[in-house]
Amino acid sequence: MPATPPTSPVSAFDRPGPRQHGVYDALRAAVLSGDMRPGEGISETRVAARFGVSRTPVREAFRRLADEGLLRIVPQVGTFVAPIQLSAVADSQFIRETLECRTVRLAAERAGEADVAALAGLMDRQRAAMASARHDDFFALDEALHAELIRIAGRPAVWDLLVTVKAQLDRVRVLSLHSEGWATMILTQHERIVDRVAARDVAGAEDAMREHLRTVFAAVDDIAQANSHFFEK
Amino acid sequence: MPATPPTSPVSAFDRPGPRQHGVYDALRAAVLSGDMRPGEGISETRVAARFGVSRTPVREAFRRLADEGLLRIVPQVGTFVAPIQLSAVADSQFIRETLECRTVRLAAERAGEADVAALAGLMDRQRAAMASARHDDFFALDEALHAELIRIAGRPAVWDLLVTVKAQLDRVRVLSLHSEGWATMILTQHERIVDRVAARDVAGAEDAMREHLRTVFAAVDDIAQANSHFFEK
DNA sequence: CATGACACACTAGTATACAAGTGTGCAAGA
DNA sequence: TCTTGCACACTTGTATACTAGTGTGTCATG
Repeated sequence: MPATPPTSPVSAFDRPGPRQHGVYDALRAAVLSGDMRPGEGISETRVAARFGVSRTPVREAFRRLADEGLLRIVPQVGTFVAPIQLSAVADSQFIRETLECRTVRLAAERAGEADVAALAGLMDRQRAAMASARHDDFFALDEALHAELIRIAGRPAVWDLLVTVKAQLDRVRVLSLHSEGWATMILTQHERIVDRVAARDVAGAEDAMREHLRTVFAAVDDIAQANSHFFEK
Repeated sequence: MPATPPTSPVSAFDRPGPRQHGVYDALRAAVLSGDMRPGEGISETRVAARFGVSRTPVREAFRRLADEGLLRIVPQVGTFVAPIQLSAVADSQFIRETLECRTVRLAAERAGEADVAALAGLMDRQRAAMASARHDDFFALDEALHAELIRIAGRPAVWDLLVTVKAQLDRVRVLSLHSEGWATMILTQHERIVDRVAARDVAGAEDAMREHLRTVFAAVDDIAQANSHFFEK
């Protein structure tokens, strides 16, 4: 169980403001967004100079990112943005699907009035974000919905784990072209999930969640074909 | 997805042997075995002197262990062996049960003749270990059986993840008194799991696994009562 | 022109030095 | 005796210096 999720709410209260966190967050975002491409080499020295800090905090950020499978450190040679391994993406999908399908069942069992209202609020905001084409907001609200469902299930630690596990999936997602129809489909699937949870339909909620997650995953092979130079194996 | 499995098989002397790995392995074993007790303070300087290395590799080991929830680093104050949090133990149990119940279903679906033979071999060795009261061997074979089932399911990465997630559970287990009857019960449950997998009984295998995992977990509250000073919350 | 040897720049791993902050214990005063 | 305040030792965080090893580009040679 990772004690420090990549985005830790508690870390803001940490005594000073550890410089390493800023470096870690920036590099992680750069890798996940594709700003830094798979295979690209980075060096502790250059990153340190760029952030105006010494090698030490950069090094700690590198190690954490390597542990998450986002960087590959080759001793005495260099550090590189890890290629996207299809096997790792499939493993991420498997773990996410397994955990979220179970937690959404629990959410359907446990959801109270306030929980259903919170879900409805998130859906309203999603519709608004899509209507005004704020894709970043829509993405953030997508994450928030999944996190909220897991919170309702009473297992917030599962989301903390998934944030790390999902990283490999997220790397693929940013490569996909977000067509208008795609966002509409995601929204519809979210609506169905929330609808089944609100109806306390345990089996229906699980089915809706599985279909949703698999739809997203189904595009992986196509994306890998179109971006084969970023992938390995 | 952790790229580096927490317990490297024989990382003692491979190549110029990164010193941090040795420190990490030793400290992790000390925390999980209870040699270092929850709440106990350790310092980078002392550990560095003890291992004959500088603070740098020790510091990296500390950070990884803190990420796993085994150490708690308080800036400018000190580093302490993390107390055992019942909530974290319950989360570990939940995640393990969710993932292993699904993988054992897959194992029952996919197991071939060679796989069944491998499982039978592990069971023979477990019976032998119990007969001669080699508890350490029995423990290692317990781990090996679960890992093998996940391998048969075709998801070895899931085991890599569970090795980390399980840590909080393992800390509790070493506190329990291993009575003779207990080992027998574990063995019987293992036999039932393997039997159901060999029979390709998907639902039966899942039931057997769930019962097995919950039996182990059922003792947690009693253990927490008897060792309340090691626990938090 | 092709090829091979070698110097060099660059990498991460490790050691050490310095900075900022915390808790404790002792001493001084009431 | 009790309280208060301060000095000090010790902690982790950060910066810098040094080590060992690798890849590459260049220059000399056939």
